[in-house]
Amino acid sequence: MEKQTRRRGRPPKEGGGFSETRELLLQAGVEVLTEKGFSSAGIDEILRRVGVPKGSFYHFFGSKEAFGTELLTRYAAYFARKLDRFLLDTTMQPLQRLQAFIDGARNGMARYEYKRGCLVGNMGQEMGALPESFRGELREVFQDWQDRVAHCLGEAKELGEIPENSDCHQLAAVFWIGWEGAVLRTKLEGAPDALDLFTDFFFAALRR
Amino acid sequence: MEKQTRRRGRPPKEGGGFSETRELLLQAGVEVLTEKGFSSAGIDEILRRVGVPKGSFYHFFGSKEAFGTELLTRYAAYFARKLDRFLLDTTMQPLQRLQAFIDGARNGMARYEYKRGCLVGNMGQEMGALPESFRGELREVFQDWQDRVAHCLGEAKELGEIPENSDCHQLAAVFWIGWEGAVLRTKLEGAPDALDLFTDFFFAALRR
DNA sequence: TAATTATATAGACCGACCGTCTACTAAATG
DNA sequence: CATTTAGTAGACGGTCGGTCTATATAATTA
Repeated sequence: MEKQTRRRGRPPKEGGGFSETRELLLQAGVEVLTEKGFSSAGIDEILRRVGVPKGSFYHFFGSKEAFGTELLTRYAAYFARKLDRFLLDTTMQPLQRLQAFIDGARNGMARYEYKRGCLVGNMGQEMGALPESFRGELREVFQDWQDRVAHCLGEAKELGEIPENSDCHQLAAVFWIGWEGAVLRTKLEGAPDALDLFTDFFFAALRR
Repeated sequence: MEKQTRRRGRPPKEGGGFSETRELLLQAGVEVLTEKGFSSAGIDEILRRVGVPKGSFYHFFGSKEAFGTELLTRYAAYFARKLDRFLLDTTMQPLQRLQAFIDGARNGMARYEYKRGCLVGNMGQEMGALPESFRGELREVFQDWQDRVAHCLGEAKELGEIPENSDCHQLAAVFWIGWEGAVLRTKLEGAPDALDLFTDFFFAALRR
């Protein structure tokens, strides 16, 4: 697909410290890992996809584990930005914002025929086979995403969209618990029914 | 741990068609697979656990895939029986029965320090790396478990425990979607908070 | 501008492990 | 006692993650 006419030797210093190859590896990495998880994904497959030799991989990343860590960090940050883009959009009502984020994510899954899931969910389920170092980061990512949703639910409460006595942090936790379950089922079914079922249930329960 | 003084050659015909070794392999298999999933689990690890050589494994099972299929079938049946034991126990109210099943499953996870998850959930998330043959069976298992819960919710409706207009099948679907998400998080956290959070939310929403 | 250093590609190689397969052993069968 | 059946033992080839050396070219510096 890509050119394999990669030039050898030190590259010219175009722009800031930014490597084309490194970027391609990370991009292919997230594709493969969201589909198959960390353990099942092979470095070689990623390399073949972008036509890069092994030497380059281990030039840029110290190990598969380090590669995974960076992938996870970027993925988490990418979704944090995406969450903010929706959840802080004051042109909509708070619950509308959350629904808009969900719709976006749903479309994202559809775009890849429901083959790709959530990197964080995948790695979470894999913890039994993963370096223990991932556990802390995975938990932090969920906590971060959860806080952003909780904040949005807080605004919903202020505006009377949800009951006064709602515990926004608990609700946000439940959202992500169910969301990951729904992504799992969606991947299995190859259709977004689980996503819709869960979100409808969640919103109905939210509004009491 | 186990004796490795396995006798070679054809074994004496004790009891009915039932092999000790085969049973040990299946038992160890479910342990390893609920922890690490199918792809990450190695035959060798399972063999070492029970002190059985590779030849025996491939005597009893045609392939790793066939082994996985049998494991899945047994696991599904085991939980179907467990569900029935609780959900058909007419000495309790329907929703109480479901709660009792949940408590039992929660204790089951605690018994192994929340390291072992659900075989069906694990394999579902792994589909991207699994033989396509598993997909159908996994979906059927969820459907089966879902039907049993739906039936119980139907009785809850008849007895007025949940609103008249509840869609029991949808609710049962949501239950399993969220349940698998909660198991995932519980494994990650090493604590049952997610399990409790989700089930509390689910029951509260059920009762409207 | 010649020598040196920094950056990156290329891929052979090694040890570990996976799943398959053949050889072997011993009881059952007739 | 010859053959079949049931199960054990482990060698084998392939793949994977990770390392290592060789090579190429830009940047830097003397």
